[in-house]
Amino acid sequence: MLGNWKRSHLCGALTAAEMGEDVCLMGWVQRRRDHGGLIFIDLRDREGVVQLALDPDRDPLAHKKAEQIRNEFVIAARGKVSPRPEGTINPKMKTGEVEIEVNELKILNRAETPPFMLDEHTEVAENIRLKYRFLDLRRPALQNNMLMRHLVAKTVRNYLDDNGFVEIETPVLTKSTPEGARDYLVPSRVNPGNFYALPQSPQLFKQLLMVSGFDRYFQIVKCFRDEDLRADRQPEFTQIDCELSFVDRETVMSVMEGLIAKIFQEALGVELTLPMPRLTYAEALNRFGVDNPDLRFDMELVSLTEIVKDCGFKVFADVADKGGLVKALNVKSGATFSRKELDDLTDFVKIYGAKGLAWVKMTEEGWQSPIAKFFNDDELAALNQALGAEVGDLLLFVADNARITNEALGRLRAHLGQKLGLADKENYQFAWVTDFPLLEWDDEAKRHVAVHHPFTAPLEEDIPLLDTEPGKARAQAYDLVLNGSEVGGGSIRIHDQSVQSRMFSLLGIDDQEAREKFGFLLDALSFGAPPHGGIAFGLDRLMMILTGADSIRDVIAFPKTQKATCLLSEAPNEVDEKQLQELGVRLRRQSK
RNA sequence: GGGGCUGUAGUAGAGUCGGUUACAACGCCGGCCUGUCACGCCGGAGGUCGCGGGUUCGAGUCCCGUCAGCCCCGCCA
Repeated sequence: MLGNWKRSHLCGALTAAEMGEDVCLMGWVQRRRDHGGLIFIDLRDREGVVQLALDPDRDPLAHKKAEQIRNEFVIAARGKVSPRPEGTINPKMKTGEVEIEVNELKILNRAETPPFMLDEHTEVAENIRLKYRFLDLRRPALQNNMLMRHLVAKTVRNYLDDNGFVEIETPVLTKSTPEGARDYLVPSRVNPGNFYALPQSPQLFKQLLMVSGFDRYFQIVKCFRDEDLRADRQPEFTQIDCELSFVDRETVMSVMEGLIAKIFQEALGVELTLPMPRLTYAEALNRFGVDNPDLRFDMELVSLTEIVKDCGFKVFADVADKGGLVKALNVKSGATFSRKELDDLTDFVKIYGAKGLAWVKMTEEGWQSPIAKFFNDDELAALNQALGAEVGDLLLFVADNARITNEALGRLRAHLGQKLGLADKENYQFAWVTDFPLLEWDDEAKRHVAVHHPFTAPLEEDIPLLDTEPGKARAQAYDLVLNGSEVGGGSIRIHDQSVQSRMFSLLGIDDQEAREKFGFLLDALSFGAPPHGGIAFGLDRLMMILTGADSIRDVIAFPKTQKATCLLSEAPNEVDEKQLQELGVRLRRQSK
C-alpha cells in the first residue's frame, strides 16, 4: 500500500521554516474544498492540520484522484511546501502561512461517512461519542488531553527517578481485604471456589517493598473499586502511587509538592509557589465546612452559635442548646438573589440533610428576612459584625448538628463559588490538609472504622488516646487539595507490629481475622520494617484540572458510562456456560 | 436503593392549546464553480418522534410503565 512512500513530516508541524522543501505527508482528510478547478484538502494528524492545494494545471492525475476523496479518507501526498499567495494566509491556522503544492496523491484507505462531524464545532451526545470513541479520540480536544496525560506521566517518571524512586509493578490478581470499597472479584479456575480481588490500591505491597529495602517506590498504576460512578469517579482509575522509607510527614509533603510543581511547569508552564499552604482538618472544617476546601475564593463559614444561643428564634436557640452548630456565610453583593434562587439554594442544602436555609438581605433599612423579627438590636449588631455584613450582602444560615451544618454550608459555599464565577479554572490553589482523625465511629456497625486506612499511624502525642478516647486520636495523614478537589492523600504508616495489632483491635478485627487477612503484613512488620510513609495521587482528577475537563471521561481514552459499561466494546457481557463451568461458578437467577 | 435532567432524519435542534403531508440548519448524494479555509450556488435523498401500553374521533405533544445517557444523595478505608 505504502510502496516506497515514506512520511517525511507531521502535518501540523510544518512552518515557514520548511519552505521550498519536498515533503511526503500522511494523514486523515479533515475537509475537502472543491472549487471545480482548484481543490483544497485539509490534512490532519496528531500535530494538527495543513492545507494541500491540488491544481489541475500542475498535476491532472492527482487532481482527478482528489475529486473522489471524502472526509476521513486516509491519504498520502507528495509535494512542495510553498508560500500561500498574497492575501490568502490564514492567521487562524498554525500552518496558515504555507500550503503543500501537491504533485502526487495516494489514497491509503477509504472511510465510511462518520456518524458525526470530527471538527471542534459540532457538539455530539456523549453516548454517541462513547460508542464511536475511536472517532471522538481523533478530535483535537481529546487528542490534546491524551497527549498532555502522556506528558504528565513522563514528567512523573523523570522527577521520581531523579529523587531516588524505583518503579516496581505489583500484582493485579491479589487478595480481597475487609474495610474500604467493594472489591472486583476474579474467580480462580485452578482453585475452584476461591477468588482473587483486583487491587483498590497497591497499599500492602508497597509497604512490603519498604520492608524489602527498596527505600523509595513508585508506580503509575490502575486501581479498581466497585462503587457507583460520579463525574470524577470511574471503577478503574489510575494512581501515582508512592512510598518512602525513613521519612516523616514533612519530607513526604515537600518531595511531593516538588513533583506537583514540576508537573504544572511542564504541562502548563505555570510556576507554583512552594511550600504549599498547610491546614489542619479541624481548621478546614471550621472555616470551610469540608475537608477539601476550594481556596480560590473567601466566603468563609462563620460560627454564630454563641451569639444566638439565647435568641428568640427557637430553631437557632434549640440547636445551640443541644450542642449543635449555627453557622452562616456572607455572599457579598448577593442581596440581588431572586426568591426562586433562594428557594433553589434551600433545596440544595436539603440534599445534605439541612432542614432549611435562613436568609437575610442587607438593605439600607437593615435586615430584610423572614427571621428578622426574632432578634433584638444587640444580637443583630453582633451577627452583622461577626459576618462583616454590609448593605447589599446576602447572609445564609444553617443550624443543625455539627456534621450537617458544616457539610451543607460547605457544599453551598462551593456551589456558590461556581455559580458566581469565583472559581477561575486557570487559578490553581493548593493546600495540604493534615491531622485527620484516625478513627470514625460507624453507627451501623457499632464500631470504629479507619478514616484513611488501618495502616495509618496516629500522631505520636495522641497514642495514649487510643486507650482512653480513640475517637479523638489524630492521624499522621495528609491530603493534597486543589481547587476543591482531593487530588491525593497519604500517611505515615504504622511500622510497629504491636501498634498495628492494637489498631486492628480498635477496628473490631480480632487476632484470628487479622492473621487471616493481613498475616503477611504483620509478619513483614516483625522482620525489621523501616519507618515509612507514602501517598497516592489520582492521576485522572489531576488531569481533569490540568485540562479543564468537567468529566473524568474526558481524560481517559476508553471510559465507562455511569452504569459502568463500555459502549464501545459492550463490556460487561454474558459468558459461555462452558467458561462458567471451568470456573466452578453457577449463576443465581436475578429476582426482580 | 433514592432524587433530578434529557431522548424528534446521520448530527445537533424547532415543533404553539392534542388537529391535515413533522420543519429549517450541518452532514450525505448529484450538478456547477481556479484561492478557499466551518468555501459558495442549484437540486435531491433521508423519520419506528427511545421502546411498550393507555386516554382520545385524532398523540411527537396528555397519562402510566420501561430502556438508555448524564448530574446528584447513599456508597467511594
